[in-house]
Amino acid sequence: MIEWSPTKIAAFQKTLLNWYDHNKRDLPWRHGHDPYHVWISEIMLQQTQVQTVIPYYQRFMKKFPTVQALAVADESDLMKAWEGLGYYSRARNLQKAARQLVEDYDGQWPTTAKELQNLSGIGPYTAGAIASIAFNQPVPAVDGNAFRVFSRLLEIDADIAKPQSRRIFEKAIQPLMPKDRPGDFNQAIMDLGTSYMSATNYDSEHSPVKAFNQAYLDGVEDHYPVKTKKKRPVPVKYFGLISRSEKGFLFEKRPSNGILSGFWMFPLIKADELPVKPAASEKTVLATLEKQFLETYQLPIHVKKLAGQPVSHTFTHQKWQIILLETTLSSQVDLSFFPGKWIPEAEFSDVAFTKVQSKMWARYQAETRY
DNA sequence: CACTCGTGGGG
DNA sequence: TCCCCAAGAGT
Repeated sequence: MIEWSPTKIAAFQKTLLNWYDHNKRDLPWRHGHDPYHVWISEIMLQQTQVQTVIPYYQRFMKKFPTVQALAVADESDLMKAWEGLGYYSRARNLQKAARQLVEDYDGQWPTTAKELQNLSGIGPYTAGAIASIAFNQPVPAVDGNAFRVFSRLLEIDADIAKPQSRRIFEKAIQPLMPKDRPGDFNQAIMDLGTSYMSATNYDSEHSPVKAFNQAYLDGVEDHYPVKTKKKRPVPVKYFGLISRSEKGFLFEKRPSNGILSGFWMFPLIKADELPVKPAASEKTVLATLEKQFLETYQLPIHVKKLAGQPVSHTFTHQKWQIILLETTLSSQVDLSFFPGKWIPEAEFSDVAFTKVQSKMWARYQAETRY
């Protein structure tokens, strides 16, 4: 890692902010510095591309225009607004924090990064972003862009995949923050990080800060940022149960913990958790599944495998392969032992579907021409 | 600290 | 197909 003189720091600030003033992206959340607007956009932008966020942000602001509106919203409306964005705990934490603001802070935003981190879903990055953009606090906002940009500018060798690297970057960036325009500085770094200094297809030759890019000047740019590789998703096999009756389709409410928690989905049975020998025939496996459903939920199902390949869906850490099973079940069956309910197809559009649920539904329609 | 938690896009 | 990446936070 290298260090800059005060003269060089001043020159960098001037160059960066001048470029930003003439080239900043016109984004919906950049029309003012309302902390609510900054907050919602920052949460949505976590691990999510700008282009994806824009329509969600606009719909969200129309539906939940204020902290108070968000605090009193129905959770189902909230999840519907978040449908398809992923990392759904972001939405739930958003409402938790809205209620914290109303109840614990009397509707008054805390203005320092330290205080902001007491709100659910606001971690070190988002706290820095809100504090600097909405409240003019001279603190860094270290996201993936900042990691990448400053690792190159200063040749910082710390592995950005390691949690401990954050403080190294924060300490390196803090002295570079302009006291008068910290929010613009942080946003300029983000714009730089998605353009001239992007992860792939970067163009340092034409970058406005190429004279400050030590890695570029030394011809070692492809070495930065240092980042250890992630593990690949683990394959997991499921059976997806699609049961139709006069009352609609049978849905199960997923557990309150874990992946896709709380969503209504076609019941999913993990194949590995069925009590069968690894070498069991498919016929045996399906018979066991029927037996389990009868014993556990008092539901007399008779499954029929749907044609076609399994429905495949990849998450960050899991790759699901779902074999769809069709059953017809009387709408009169007793569901008191089953954590689910019938949902009429006419109501599907009111229910938040996860991506994998949409895939199963689409496949069912295609295979059955239902 | 290592792991979990979604989805879409690009090479 | 597979991998990486994208304005991270909670546990």
